[in-house]
Amino acid sequence: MTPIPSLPSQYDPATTEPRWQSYWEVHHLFQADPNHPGQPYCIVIPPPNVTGSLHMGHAFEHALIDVLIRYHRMLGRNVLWLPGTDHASIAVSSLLDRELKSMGKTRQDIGRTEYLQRAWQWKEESGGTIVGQLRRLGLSVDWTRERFTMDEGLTDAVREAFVRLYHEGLIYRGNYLVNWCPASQSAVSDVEVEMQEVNGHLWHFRYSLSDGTGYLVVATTRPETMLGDTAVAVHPNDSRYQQWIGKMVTLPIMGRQIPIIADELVDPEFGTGCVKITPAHDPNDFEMGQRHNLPLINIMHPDGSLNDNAGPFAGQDRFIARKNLLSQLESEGILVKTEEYRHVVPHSDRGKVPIEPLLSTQWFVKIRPLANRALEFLDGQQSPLFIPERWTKVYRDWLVNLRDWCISRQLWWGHSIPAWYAVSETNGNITDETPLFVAKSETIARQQAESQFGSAVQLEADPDVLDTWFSSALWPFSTLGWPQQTPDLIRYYPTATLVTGFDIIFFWVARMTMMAGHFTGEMPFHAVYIHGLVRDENNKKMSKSAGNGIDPLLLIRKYGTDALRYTLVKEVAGAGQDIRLEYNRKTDESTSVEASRNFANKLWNASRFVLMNLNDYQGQKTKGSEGQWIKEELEPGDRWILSRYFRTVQQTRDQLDHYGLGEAAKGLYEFIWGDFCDWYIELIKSQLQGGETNRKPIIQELLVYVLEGILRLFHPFMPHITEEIWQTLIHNQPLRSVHESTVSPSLALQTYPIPQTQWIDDDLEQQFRLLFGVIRTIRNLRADAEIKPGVKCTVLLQSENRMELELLRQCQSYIQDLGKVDNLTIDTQIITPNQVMTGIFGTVEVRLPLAGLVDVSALRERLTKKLQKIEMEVQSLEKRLHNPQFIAKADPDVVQGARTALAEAEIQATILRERIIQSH
RNA sequence: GGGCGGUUAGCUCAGCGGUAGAGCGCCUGCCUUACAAGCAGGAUGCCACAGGUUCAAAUCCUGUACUGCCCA
Repeated sequence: MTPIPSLPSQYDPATTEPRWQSYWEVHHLFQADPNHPGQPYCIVIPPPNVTGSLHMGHAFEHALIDVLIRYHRMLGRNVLWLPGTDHASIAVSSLLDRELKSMGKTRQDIGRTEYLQRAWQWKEESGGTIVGQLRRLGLSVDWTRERFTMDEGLTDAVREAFVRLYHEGLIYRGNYLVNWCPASQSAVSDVEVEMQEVNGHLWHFRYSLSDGTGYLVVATTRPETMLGDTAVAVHPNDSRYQQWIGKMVTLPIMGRQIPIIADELVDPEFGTGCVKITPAHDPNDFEMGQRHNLPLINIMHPDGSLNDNAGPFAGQDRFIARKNLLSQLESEGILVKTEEYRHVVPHSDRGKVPIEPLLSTQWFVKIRPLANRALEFLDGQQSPLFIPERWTKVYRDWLVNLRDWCISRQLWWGHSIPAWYAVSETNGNITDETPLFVAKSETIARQQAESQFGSAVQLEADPDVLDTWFSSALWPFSTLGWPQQTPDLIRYYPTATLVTGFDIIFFWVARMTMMAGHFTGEMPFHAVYIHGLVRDENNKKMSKSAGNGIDPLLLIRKYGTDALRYTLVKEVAGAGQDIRLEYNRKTDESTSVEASRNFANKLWNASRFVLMNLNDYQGQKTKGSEGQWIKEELEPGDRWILSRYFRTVQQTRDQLDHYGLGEAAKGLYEFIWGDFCDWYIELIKSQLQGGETNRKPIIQELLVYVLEGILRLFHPFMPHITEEIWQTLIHNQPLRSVHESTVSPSLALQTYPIPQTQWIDDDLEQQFRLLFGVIRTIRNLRADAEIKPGVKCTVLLQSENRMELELLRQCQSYIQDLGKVDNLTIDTQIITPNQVMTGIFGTVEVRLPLAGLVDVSALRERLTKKLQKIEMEVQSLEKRLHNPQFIAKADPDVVQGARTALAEAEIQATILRERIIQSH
């Protein structure tokens, strides 16, 4: 027999955790095998941005996923957790552009080739950072399957998807008004636009009628766009302007003649009820322009400066032009009024500058057919299933109101758009008229072009890249090998659950379901588990720009990965709710993470206790497989801990099956600390150490059994410490022979505990609540009597209830040990001296005869206070029971419960009154 | 403007029809050979407000206030 290893009294996560992390990875314990049996359970990681570093949101999300993954692996499912990163086109681009700018260069200066070299270099360095940080979380991911959105396979998937959608008419190229981000100088999609309320102005301009019969006044928040006005509009029913409709006005400065049109879209309440129309620079105006056949005059360059169509203001930045224009209009008397005005301005999500609606030729996904398909799955098969359910509505509303998705970006880092233009047909330029060929490679495109135009055709590749989210939309199946029918794709797709934040339902979830519905004919996951955001100690959303992020690695170093993960998971109880992480920025301390660290240490020490008491352990005493205890060999305390244990097993499984991760985490805390440590270990201590009974082997067996079960139950929540203890436990020889399955190399591959419901005993647990209450009452009296902890005392327990007495007699030794009682009497009637302290629990009267002097008045006060409380309870119960309505309508169990409670309260009151009198 | 959350002990949060709970903090006593990162005991709440439903409301309904988020 190997000697029991001695363990330090404080658990040290810093040395333990990395050891198991590398053990798991080196031995490929989490490498999935599609040929293995078991129902598949696959989760694809929401890929972190390759340039980023680990933040609390990642730690939170990954902790949740790892709980689900480890749980299902232990259930025997064929589990795959697939990791990876995404290329974050805009983020990397703006980073590189900034770097170049600091060197006084632009990306055009260094050229596409060198630019992409730098980008890849950045990806290698920074991508390594986040992947290394992920490893520090101890996630049970399959690192052999790590993917990157721009790796070869995923690039192929992107091209395949693009080409197919194009040929199916679901991707088109066209000249439309798009959201232009002047900072990144690229188009962005609708979801990348963020509305911000700003303090602005409403400027009123006088536009003169061309026939000289007067003028009208228009109001605008964006005066510079007037240079591109092609109409003035009023509401068709607006009585003020009926006579003007159809006339012409002269556009100031530009001198252009523009019509006055009537359109329902005009809000008569806004400004003067008369608005200027700039179809090339405003989405509403664009719509009206289409209806009324207005010309589109684009006055802006991509960088936000005005172009030649802006007349005298050409070349000026949009905000400088605004200022100059206003002063000119003022001097000419055209500006008639300036009001303070609070309004919303679209801003670029990334660039943080106002978005410019700009007329531009871009690529779009025709979204309606794709969205409709996803809606069919949602309405027909309730797929995917959202947890919590309320997010379904958010998801559906979004799909219903979707507009076409602009997918081209005027950037270099990303998937290039697989389109080639026959520029030789349009004088060497790419125009909206240039014939184009969409194909997976230039070779194929060339073949198509040559068959159409002959071998002299000159091709030029589309200069733009795709929205990063286009590749992310394919993630759940592209990472598994699509478009190839790989064994992984066949085995693991559709995936089980997607775990993600609500902020990303539009960006990602909906786009994945749309693409998956189209390309795979299935929803990419059965369920979407939506979690909240991690907020800082001031309830503010953590963000890089606000600088209020809390570095998870800092907390990991201080308290351990397990402690941080456990804190985050147990906080998630109200699923989908934001969680607030308590944190002191001055000391980098978090009392909530510290509490979890303390809990880990508690488990550590309970395990030490068990191990320290196994020195003469002979191995299995009770015969048969696990849980086959012989009832007669067990004492009530043993049966109680088994009941509590199996109930916990049942509840934990039940909660985990329904995404109740927080509840499961908290339930285990209560069982491990409250039941196992505080009560069971204390109950059996004297039997273990006294040596006068022959029960030691059974108790050892039970301790090992329950502890080993605890480690398996708790492993998904604190994987490192449980693995550490478990390995220590099983490397103790006799245990190896007991637990057949322990030949397995890791706790992570063990079976999750199975509840043995025959041991779950409601009555027994109820009885133990009474026992513990009595013990607490004794301790309470001892404290009041100021009896030193080392001193034993005499206790008399009196009750009229024979069942209760029987239990108390059976548990005499427990009461003596835990109440530190040397002289215990239990009976229906006990004659006692007057000098006694009294406490009540249930209908058990606890008396503690006084040896020395005690503050009698304080005692009397305490009893009186308690009596008052009980009398109030009696009153309220009587009131209820005297109400015929209550008797008639309430649930019979409730009525019976009230009667019992009243009887008990009356007994308590009687005893208390007696004692109060005696104490005089 | 529309929608969705939240408001419970000093702090962070559970509870969601039967008369209030946990952790941390606080107070008291203990280094009791698993653990002071601990043990034992204790104090602390008009459950935001106002109506309603019900025998019974922190819990269900309606409204109000404050607060956060999403969409326009």
